[in-house]
Amino acid sequence: MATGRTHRPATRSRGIPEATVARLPLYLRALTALSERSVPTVSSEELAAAAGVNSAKLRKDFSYLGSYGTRGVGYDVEYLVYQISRELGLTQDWPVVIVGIGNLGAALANYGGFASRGFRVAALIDADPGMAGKPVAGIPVQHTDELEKIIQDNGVSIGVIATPAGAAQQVCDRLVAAGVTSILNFAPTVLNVPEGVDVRKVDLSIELQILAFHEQRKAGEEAAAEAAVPAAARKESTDQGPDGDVPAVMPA
Amino acid sequence: MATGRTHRPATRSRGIPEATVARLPLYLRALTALSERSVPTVSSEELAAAAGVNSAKLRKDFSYLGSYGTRGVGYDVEYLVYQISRELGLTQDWPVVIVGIGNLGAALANYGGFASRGFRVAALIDADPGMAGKPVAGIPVQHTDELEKIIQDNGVSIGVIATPAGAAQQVCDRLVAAGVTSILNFAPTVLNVPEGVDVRKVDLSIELQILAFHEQRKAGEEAAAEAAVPAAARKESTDQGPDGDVPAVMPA
DNA sequence: CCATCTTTGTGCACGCGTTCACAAAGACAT
DNA sequence: ATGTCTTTGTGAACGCGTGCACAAAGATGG
Ligand SMILES: NC(=O)c1ccc[n+]([C@@H]2O[C@H](COP(=O)([O-])OP(=O)(O)OC[C@H]3O[C@@H](n4cnc5c(N)ncnc54)[C@H](O)[C@@H]3O)[C@@H](O)[C@H]2O)c1
Ligand SMILES: NC(=O)c1ccc[n+]([C@@H]2O[C@H](COP(=O)([O-])OP(=O)(O)OC[C@H]3O[C@@H](n4cnc5c(N)ncnc54)[C@H](O)[C@@H]3O)[C@@H](O)[C@H]2O)c1
Repeated sequence: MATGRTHRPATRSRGIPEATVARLPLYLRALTALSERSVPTVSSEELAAAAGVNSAKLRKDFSYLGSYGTRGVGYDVEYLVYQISRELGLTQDWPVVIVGIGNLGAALANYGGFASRGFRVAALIDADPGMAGKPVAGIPVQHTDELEKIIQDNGVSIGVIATPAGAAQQVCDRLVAAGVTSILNFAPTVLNVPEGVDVRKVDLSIELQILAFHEQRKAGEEAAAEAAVPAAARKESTDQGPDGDVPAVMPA
Repeated sequence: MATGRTHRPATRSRGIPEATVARLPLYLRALTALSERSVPTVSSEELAAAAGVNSAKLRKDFSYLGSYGTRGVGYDVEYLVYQISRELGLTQDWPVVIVGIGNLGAALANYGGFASRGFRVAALIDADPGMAGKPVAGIPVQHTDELEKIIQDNGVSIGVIATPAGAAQQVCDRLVAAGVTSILNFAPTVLNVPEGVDVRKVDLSIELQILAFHEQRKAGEEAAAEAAVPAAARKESTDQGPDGDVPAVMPA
């Protein structure tokens, strides 16, 4: 980024810590499930278990929203669903465009999870002229030429990028220029955006690599600790112990 | 060197901080691009810009791997690609199974990014008997009944879950019981796993909700700051200013 | 109205991650 | 060799997030 001295303390997140914001959808999901089972109230302990977090953390998270619980009883499920929904901005409708209707884009378009919570697929956009007009998930694909018009006509502020990596930055620039201020990026690229635009990325490849790291570590420790009972002999190759600091040959 | 000291804190992640591990794939991707352009060396500043991070952070990250740079020059691209690949465990082959070959599962199976880095789709598994044998992305889908056998025969330790949420925990349990110790979960559910099993989740819905939160905040601040030039009048309903603390009516 | 019991809300301490800033290392020219 | 210039590697400070532990709040029963 290297923009000049923004002299404020980072992002200024309306008082609610970013880590908390990231967990609110998790709580909301658990609460919605309880709501559907007509459970009237829930304790921090129970809800925390359902959401897979620490109960103290959950209580602290909720404390940022206000004092919505009742001591000795717990939290009113319906009320909390409403409060979190409102806090997350889910009480309003968010039109979303998906750009790049290939394998992934089509899967996203077909995904039912969108409509369930305030999000509505306003348009599907692709650069392939052959796709124009073809319906995917009941919505006709539109050509990239109309991107700007679509954004403006529908008041779209959230865009999803599912194009190949090479096209992502260009698509991103156009989205931002047209008025989009939040982007969910599935392409494996770093997107450069002006200040005020939020980008979140979903990167399958990175997730797998992180898993591989831990997997390798587990295998290494296992081999180092118990030099017996090798459940199923695999991973051979170099295999030079857990701390492979042998510097090989530094190519100067 | 860093082998001694058994009174280490908590989980002991092989010395490399988790946050660093999560960035290594990012660096690797940038380095691979440089490598393909035959760039011999790169400075921390350049590489950091390409990866979208702070240069000091990048140097510190690399310092956990060892002293692979040359002062006054930078880092040798090829060497660093190798070192990071090795650290992430990408020098070996990781067979992966995908369970749940619906919209998303099929897209994942077709994704080329798997094979590019050590990951290989060993099998596609689905519960629908009608899909058994049908090829997706050139690989015949196999029935869930064979899950255990597939895992064992191929020595699979990484599994991807792309089933509906309701089936995810059950599938997870079977994968774990069969020997899988790393899971990438696309279903919107919290997975319970025994210790030693890593789970990472990719949750589109959560990402969108986080974006919506910030989007709403931006709209709120904008409306509060400049009470003029309302780009496109939307968001009506209650619309009670940025800090909606009006407690409505607490349903007791 | 009082006692007891449950559960929230939060003060506090601690550890992790980020960033600054700079000494040291080495390349390169003279 | 010696000096200059570039860039690394890291000490140190700081801020954020987490989790413990407990006082206060309020429900519930007698
Ligand atoms: N498929 C997956 O499971 C998966 C997983 C992780 C990441 N990704 C990433 O998601 C992206 C899409 O993956 P995919 O498998 O759907 O690829 P794909 O090739 O099937 O689809 C890409 C689509 O984008 C369109 N497109 C290309 N340039 C465009 C442009 N400038 N504007 C608009 N549309 C454009 C193409 O016409 C095509 O329909 C890729 O970047 C991929 O790396 C995919
Ligand atoms: N499609 C998306 O873009 C998207 C995005 C985010 C999350 N998700 C999540 O990913 C999951 C899959 O989404 P989808 O759109 O592909 O759904 P889908 O209904 O198209 O596919 C689900 C597949 O799983 C199979 N299945 C069901 N139970 C199974 C079991 N016990 N064992 C093995 N296979 C089983 C079904 O036969 C089906 O083929 C869902 O949980 C969804 O919420 C999807």
